[in-house]
Amino acid sequence: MQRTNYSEMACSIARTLDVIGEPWSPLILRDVSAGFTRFEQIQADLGISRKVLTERLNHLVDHGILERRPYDRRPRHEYVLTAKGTELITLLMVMVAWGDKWLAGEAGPPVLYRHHACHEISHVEPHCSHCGEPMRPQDVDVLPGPGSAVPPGLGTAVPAR
Amino acid sequence: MQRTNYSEMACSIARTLDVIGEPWSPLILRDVSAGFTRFEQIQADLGISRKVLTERLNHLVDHGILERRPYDRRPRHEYVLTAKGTELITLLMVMVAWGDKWLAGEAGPPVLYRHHACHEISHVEPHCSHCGEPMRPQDVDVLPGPGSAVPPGLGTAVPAR
DNA sequence: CGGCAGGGTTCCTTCAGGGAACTCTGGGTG
DNA sequence: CACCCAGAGTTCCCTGAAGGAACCCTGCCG
Repeated sequence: MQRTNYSEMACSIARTLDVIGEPWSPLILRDVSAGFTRFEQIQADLGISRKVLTERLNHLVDHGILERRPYDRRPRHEYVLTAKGTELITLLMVMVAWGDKWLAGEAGPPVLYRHHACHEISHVEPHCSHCGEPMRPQDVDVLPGPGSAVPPGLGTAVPAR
Repeated sequence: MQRTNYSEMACSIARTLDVIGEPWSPLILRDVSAGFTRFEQIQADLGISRKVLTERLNHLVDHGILERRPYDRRPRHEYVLTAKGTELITLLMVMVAWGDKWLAGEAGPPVLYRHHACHEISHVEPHCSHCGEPMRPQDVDVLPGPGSAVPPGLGTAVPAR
């Protein structure tokens, strides 16, 4: 695809996409977090080409999202989420919440989450890490941060995120 | 790319990826939400090919994420987020939180969010829509839902999400 | 009426994804 | 010991999507 690589952009969205933005990567993470941890399992479940699966798994291991772990004396491994990878699953849960709301249609959500704390079926909602109140896009001001590419004193609104 | 289209999967992650999973789409949404609402602005900011930008914008309009709105009697439009699209920005905010934590490095986050409710610089955190407590991946059980592809009575854990 | 700017379209080239066949490793079976 | 097998890749060819540059179309403006 000769795809542009986003990693040079001063933008956390672009950087995150560099890690999991390639086709299939989020679905691979979904499978691993659902307990499909081996090459053959993931390949059969997704119907992805073996070549691409190899590439994606290596990429995710290189970026510290997955860990390759042998489970036999033969060259057999399974892939497990690291702490960094587990936190990415949150992103998938947000995608689920949005997809359930806007795309599920008549049939309803394909899966449900039951929250351990309250034992209720629910979904994730973004809250403020400081005060705990809801924090939607319209609830925030966006300001340039220390890692912004804009030299201090120049510019106002920045597209970087 | 002859990319497999995910929309047939009974999975809200796959369906969401069908809408914004293509390369550049999240960055286009970022730009629109940051106030870069016109073709030329987005094209200049991202350095994306005009052809691909046209395709992506049409796709996002078709899926009800963006609305094309004329701003002149000449054929000039700008793109604005719909309600459906605005809720997707939440996804970007979660990507920012993850990218800031794991990828920003020495320089620190490129942008900061100030929450209107508490006026503090903070970031989003997933909470339970029911009880309001934190809801991380390890805080939930995943159960098949009504839209699951698995017929009732069969199967246990489902990879669908 | 010629220029111009926004917003696309067209065309060509290159490289990534799909898919199938092949390989490599080391245990199990007769 | 020879053969088979399963998991996990690797190789190869084909197609189609991304990059990039050039071209086009519309309607205001001097």
